[in-house]
Amino acid sequence: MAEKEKIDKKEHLLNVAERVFGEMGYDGASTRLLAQEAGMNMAMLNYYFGSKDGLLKAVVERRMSSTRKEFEEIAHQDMPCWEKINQIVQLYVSRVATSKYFHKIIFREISVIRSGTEVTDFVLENLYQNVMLVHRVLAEGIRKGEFREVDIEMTVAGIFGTVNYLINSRRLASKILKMDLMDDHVLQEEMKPRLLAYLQDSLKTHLLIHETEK
Amino acid sequence: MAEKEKIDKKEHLLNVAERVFGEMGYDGASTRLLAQEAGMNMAMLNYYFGSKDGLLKAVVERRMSSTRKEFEEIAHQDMPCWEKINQIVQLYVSRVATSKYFHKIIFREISVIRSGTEVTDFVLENLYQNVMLVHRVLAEGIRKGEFREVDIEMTVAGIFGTVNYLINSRRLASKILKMDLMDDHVLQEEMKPRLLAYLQDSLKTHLLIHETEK
DNA sequence: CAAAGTTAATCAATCGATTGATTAATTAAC
DNA sequence: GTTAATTAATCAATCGATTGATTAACTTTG
Repeated sequence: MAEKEKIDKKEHLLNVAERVFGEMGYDGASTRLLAQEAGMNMAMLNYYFGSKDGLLKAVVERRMSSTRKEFEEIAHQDMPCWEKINQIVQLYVSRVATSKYFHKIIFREISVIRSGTEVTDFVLENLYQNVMLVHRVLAEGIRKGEFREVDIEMTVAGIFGTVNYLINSRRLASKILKMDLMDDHVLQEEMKPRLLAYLQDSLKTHLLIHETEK
Repeated sequence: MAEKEKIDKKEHLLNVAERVFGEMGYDGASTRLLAQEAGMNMAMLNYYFGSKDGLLKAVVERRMSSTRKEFEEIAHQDMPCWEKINQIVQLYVSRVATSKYFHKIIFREISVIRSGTEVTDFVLENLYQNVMLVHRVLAEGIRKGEFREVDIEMTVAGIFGTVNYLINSRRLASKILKMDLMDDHVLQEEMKPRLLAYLQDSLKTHLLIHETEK
């Protein structure tokens, strides 16, 4: 029973921290607020994770590793490259939509210089592996004559950048789409399919060789 | 003479603050560090701008207004929509490449919740106007039959998101492009033309109606 | 022109508040 | 009864901001 509760409480803190870090940023989220939002004494934070940075590290690590494996599974299957890209994009959009705060955190982690932490390196290395995976699929598609000879790095940036922009600037997106707020339901039921459709359409027209060019 | 020196010093602090805010984030940049980097007493910060938030506000405002006008000039000219989009993208990439820190700041401002400031609203309103400008050009192009019937909002997100991603995650980009560092020279001479070429190619294939569809 | 008066610019020192982290004491669990 | 979990209290350090004093530069006055 104690074991169960301990895990639940740690897990709960991780969930709360993911949201608060995502909303306020690392420096903006104080340990007191984190503990308060989680409904526990702030000493528990250090008891569980050693430090504030350790908490962020735990928040980041528990998600990154699992996602990596899913990406690799798709990339190593035997199917047309277009199908691979399609599935990767689908998985990525799905992951981002269901854990928006997490993706805010990791994007901020690679765009802001925080001094004296190892979290950034971990994030950077993992993102790099993910990006290179897409990179290789694109290169393979071009080599096989399935894709046009596009700028691979820019195409990758186009995919990740578009998704990232929509998720990380929800307030701007809400304004544009004339919604007073964008809750999780709208994100899942409206934004996600539209984003997916756009990416597929955009990539299809950009990557695939048109009839006129044949 | 005194007037000249005063302006230069304020301007100098604005420049330094833009870099430091961009590198470390608002909460990550302390007033002491800001003053130290600018080589002046930290009381000067409050003397000039009232508060730390006032400094950020000044940093943001001096750039946003001017860019807005340039965007509008292009949009209101009499030319094909494709040419408008082309010029807007060109201007935007150029602006971002020459003031990378500033764009880090405003993107963070709309993605992080900072309590009790008015800077966010200012940024949000200005970005909204810029986005709607592109929005209207795209809508016009579709109405005139110049463009395919794409998802306008997503297309806009694709443009701004791609540029934003490349600039705000330079460390990841460096890793992908196998550069140990990405200095301003590389950014200007390599990244910028590649990004521009990609966006034009991507938008062309996505927006313009292909021969096969006619 | 020179002395007195006035303003803006700059500084070191310090304010109260908050930060992340730690302690020692207490409670709960098995 | 021993270990693990939890708490309130407290730590030094740093935060943004303000103070009163000092300097420099310009204006006014005689």
